[in-house]
Amino acid sequence: MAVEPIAARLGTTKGSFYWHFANRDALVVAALELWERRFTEATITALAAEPDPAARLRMLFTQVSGSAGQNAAGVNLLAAAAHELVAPVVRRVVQRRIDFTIGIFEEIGFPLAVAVRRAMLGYAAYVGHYELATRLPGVLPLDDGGQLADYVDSVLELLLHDAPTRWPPSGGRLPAAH
Amino acid sequence: MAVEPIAARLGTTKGSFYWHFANRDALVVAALELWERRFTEATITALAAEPDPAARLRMLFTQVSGSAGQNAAGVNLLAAAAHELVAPVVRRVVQRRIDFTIGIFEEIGFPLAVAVRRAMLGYAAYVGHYELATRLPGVLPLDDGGQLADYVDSVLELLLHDAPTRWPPSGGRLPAAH
DNA sequence: CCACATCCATACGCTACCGTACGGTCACCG
DNA sequence: CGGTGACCGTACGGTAGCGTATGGATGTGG
Repeated sequence: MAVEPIAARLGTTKGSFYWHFANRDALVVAALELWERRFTEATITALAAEPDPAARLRMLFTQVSGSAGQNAAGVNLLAAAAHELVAPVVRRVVQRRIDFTIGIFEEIGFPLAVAVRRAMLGYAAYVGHYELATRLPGVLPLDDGGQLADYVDSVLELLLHDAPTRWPPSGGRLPAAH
Repeated sequence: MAVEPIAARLGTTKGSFYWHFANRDALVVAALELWERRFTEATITALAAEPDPAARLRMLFTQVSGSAGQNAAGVNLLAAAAHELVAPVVRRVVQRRIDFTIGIFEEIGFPLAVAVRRAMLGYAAYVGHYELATRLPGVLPLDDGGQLADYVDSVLELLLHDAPTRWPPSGGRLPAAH
């Protein structure tokens, strides 16, 4: 995000840019704020509607795996996490996503320690998949059609392996109230 | 990797640098070559000694999860995969690692399609974990002691779930020759 | 001792970028 | 119609970095 190239690309000049923004940092802050609202809160609030946690997890994965490789913003922001303006935002976003995912696994009925591990695996797999699909298109063995769907299915199956029955017929545990 | 800061850090000057390297690209190429030899071939050849594929997988994960967050090179190189000098190297390395991992799962006895999916999950999880541990130290819920080991164990358990018995007592399939 | 190779330091030009100064245009309002 | 504010363009200074030119220093073989 450099000022002069952006201005040139918009067919205008720096003089105009510095009328609208105090400096380059102000633009960065604005873009960061937009991104945080648009890509994290939007996704999470859209998913919060789904009552069944397993279905929510599936929605999350489907939604997210489909757009991997399209949107480089998340990956680039994570790569820029050392920047002092970027750091708090990505930290907040990632923290929130991990907590959200842990919550899903807890709600499914896994004990906390297990839920944490499954969520870590799921989120790390997401980040890695996203990263690889964006940076190195073609290396992941997902040539075409249904392979991605099969992959998502298999990941979900593993992540939900040995899930406790949600409303157990006899003497199981109830999902956490939280 | 900028020439002048490096020279300053070494207590010398640009003039000296340009005696040893034709230009900045030559340094980048040299560093890339060193990295490729040191961190990929070394790890893989060290692991190739282990005959049991499941043990090999465990070694790989233990070795790799321990050093996550220490060495930022891999993560930074992946982030720079758009650079024309970096691209072929990381592409080669990642391709090789994925193929290596697929080979392990095949050797364990999974059918190819399953092996590919498990390897993708494993490698994506590795990349994501590495990325998160490096860029955002502290967000992953791995406070201290044995949690990392427990996590690695749980990941391995899931990735090896329903693994065919390797030398089946009756009528199973043998591991692939390859 | 001298010629030569090796290695290093200073000084310079060049580009990309940030930020500022300042003047110009244009619409709207009294 | 004159003034005022919103918006934009040009010109400039400053910094970081790449690469080059050029002149030392220092050692080594003849």
